[in-house]
Amino acid sequence: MGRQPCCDKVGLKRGPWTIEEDHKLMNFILNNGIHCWRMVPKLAGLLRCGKSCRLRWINYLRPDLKRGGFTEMEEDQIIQLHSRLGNRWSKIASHFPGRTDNEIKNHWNTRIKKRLKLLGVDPVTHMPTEQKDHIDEDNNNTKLQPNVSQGSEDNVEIKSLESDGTKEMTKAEGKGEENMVTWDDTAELLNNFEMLCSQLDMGSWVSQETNTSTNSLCSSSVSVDDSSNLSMGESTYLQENSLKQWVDSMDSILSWDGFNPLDQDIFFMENRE
DNA sequence: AAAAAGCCCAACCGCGAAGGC
DNA sequence: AGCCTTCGCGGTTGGGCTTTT
Repeated sequence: MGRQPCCDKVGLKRGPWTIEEDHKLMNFILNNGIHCWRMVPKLAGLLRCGKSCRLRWINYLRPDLKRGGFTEMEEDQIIQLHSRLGNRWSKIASHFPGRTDNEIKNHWNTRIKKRLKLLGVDPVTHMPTEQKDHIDEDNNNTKLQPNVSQGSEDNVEIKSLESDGTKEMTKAEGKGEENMVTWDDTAELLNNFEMLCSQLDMGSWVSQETNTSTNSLCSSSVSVDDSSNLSMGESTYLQENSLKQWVDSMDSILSWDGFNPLDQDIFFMENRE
């Protein structure tokens, strides 16, 4: 017996979203906020499942989304983060205000992978292709794979916290030995990363980033120990700025005349503050 | 000009985690 | 403790668009 569908799909619409559907979803969320995705389509008058609504909001309608292609600097930073975090796209996306995990994932799969291959770097291990083969032979039985190493970031977080004397439990502690990463392993990761930097000539901007405390938009942290808090610190300035940009852009794209005010008395919904 | 191939990205699917009961 | 529901994540796919032949 298979898994139950996330919702009753009979009569639900699938495929690309229409402008009218976007209007409904946006209008609803902006007026009521998000409390339960499952209820959103019903209350917003959409023939979609909650999951689809969530995805549409996160990947396309969200006010703080940044549009446009990735800059080379962003690409380099993605490479860097990927070398540390592996395919944890949401973690990576948290370093890029206004970018979605889906966007970054797509960009990685369509562009960055090719770019790395052209440079002779394995996009999975972030090592030069030849060296990777060599190491594969040598360490065929080692537990740590140099790239993804699920939990490597978590372990790094532990180390940094311990240094503050405020050790915190993380998921990594419950994962057992198979995912444990030693300090040597972490050092190896950093070495690989430095090697990659030199290959991609990223050193200049990395040091620039490190030495520059301003430029909040691009300061999405390449350091190891502050990665988790960055999106929290994205500051009201960014939000207000992006919201304004979004409103401006949406004004040119959408006709707000078509919006109908939704009922304000949905009993369990809180009003926006 | 038309067909084929390649590229890109929005959207879907299925799984695991988290939380409530 | 175990079940159920919901959410979030990562992998994958489908189709539109662009480029090449």
